[in-house]
Amino acid sequence: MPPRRPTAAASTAARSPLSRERIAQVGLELLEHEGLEALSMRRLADELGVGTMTLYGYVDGKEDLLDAVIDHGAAEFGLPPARGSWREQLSELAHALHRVLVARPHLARLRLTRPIVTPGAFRFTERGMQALGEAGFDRAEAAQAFRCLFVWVFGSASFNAETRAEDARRESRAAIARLPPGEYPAVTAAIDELPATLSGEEQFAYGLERLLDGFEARLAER
Amino acid sequence: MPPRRPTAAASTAARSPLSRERIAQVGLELLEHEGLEALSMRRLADELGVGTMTLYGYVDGKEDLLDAVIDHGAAEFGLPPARGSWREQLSELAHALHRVLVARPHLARLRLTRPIVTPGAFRFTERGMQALGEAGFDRAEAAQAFRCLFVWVFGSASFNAETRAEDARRESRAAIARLPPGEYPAVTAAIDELPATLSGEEQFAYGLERLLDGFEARLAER
DNA sequence: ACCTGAACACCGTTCAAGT
DNA sequence: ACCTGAACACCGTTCAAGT
Repeated sequence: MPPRRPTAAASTAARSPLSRERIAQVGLELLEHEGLEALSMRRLADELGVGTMTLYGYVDGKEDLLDAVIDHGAAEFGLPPARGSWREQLSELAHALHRVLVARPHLARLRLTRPIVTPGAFRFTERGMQALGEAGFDRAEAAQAFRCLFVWVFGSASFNAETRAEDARRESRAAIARLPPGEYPAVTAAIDELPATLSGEEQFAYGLERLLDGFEARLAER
Repeated sequence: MPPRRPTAAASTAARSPLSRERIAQVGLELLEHEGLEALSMRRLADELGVGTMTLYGYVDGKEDLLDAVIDHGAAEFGLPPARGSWREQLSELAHALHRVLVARPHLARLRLTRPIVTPGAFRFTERGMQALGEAGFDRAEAAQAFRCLFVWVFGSASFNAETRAEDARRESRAAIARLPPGEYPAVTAAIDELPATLSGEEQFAYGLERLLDGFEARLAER
């Protein structure tokens, strides 16, 4: 069998020596260009121009490879500058994280089951906890509120996937049209409005504002 | 090769004739008992005591099998009785859905990439849209608000997985302990509080209340 | 030390055949 | 009509060897 010609994914650093770093880099490119199914040990080794087993010298197995790819991808997340009120800071933080996840949908999906615990990931937590402290929350409630923002950002990026937004809207609309209107009056009436909420920056921003409103209401009642 | 003895997953209906229904049923049991990796065409066929290719007479392939399993699982979701204020109704609806997802973590994970569009799934939407209409939202905003609840419920069930809560807490705590305290003062100070928010009914309820507070604030400003 | 092919136990699916 | 084994193109990983 002739060796597979390296594709675009590997070309950026095709001649560098092998290292965990480079494996993670090319793995990330493969993930983003061709999806999670393409990111196999065998395929990645081909892409790097080495034998499959060579990877095991740098990476502990498939699970460890995925961790390395995630850490590598997360390192590129840029923290926005801290300015404005606590509310403006949290909003900007959430939007920044959401933007990068929308741009890297496969990474967001991979992130689902494996928490990122690199120092870099905690820069977002640090910034968020500081803003929530400024707002007046004690440590326990600031942690709860931060987790709410985290779940909202990652949940939106995962469930409202931009990549298949059109398909999702079409399927949803068709399913609503098939419902017996007598049993589903409110859903049937909202056949235009419900599919519209399945993705998009506007839907993300709406929920974020409601959460932040909720935080303010909570502070006011103390 | 001797035929694999059917395990507990298939025993409930081991002698029924083959049907899409029964394939979905045994597939669901396999999924919940042994996880997503165990739910393969070959393994499921073994479990049912038939040849692998036999499944293709009832199911269009792996993707269609997963859809069938999800629909089968979703059909069991019980809608709570509608009573109380719009806020109480939405709260009860969200809690009911969250409870069933927490009890079926693998189903929740599968649900991530494939929307459920069966009539049964829309019973929750119908109930939610009615409550939000009562509250005073127009159709467009009711749809947005409902989607917020949906993402919150599924996001919590996916990211705050109860099944590996202890591991997640331990890993998170260890990672925080490794951070340079000077650079991460707010995170380091919350080394007890942050891991505590990684799962649990209380964290789910906290965010739900903040969202509902946010809906009320939004209605008040109109 | 660093790399690797062969082999094993798995996948999903096509195809051509069995009853 | 309903079912199926063999074959193909893939997986991750162990093992025993190459340089």
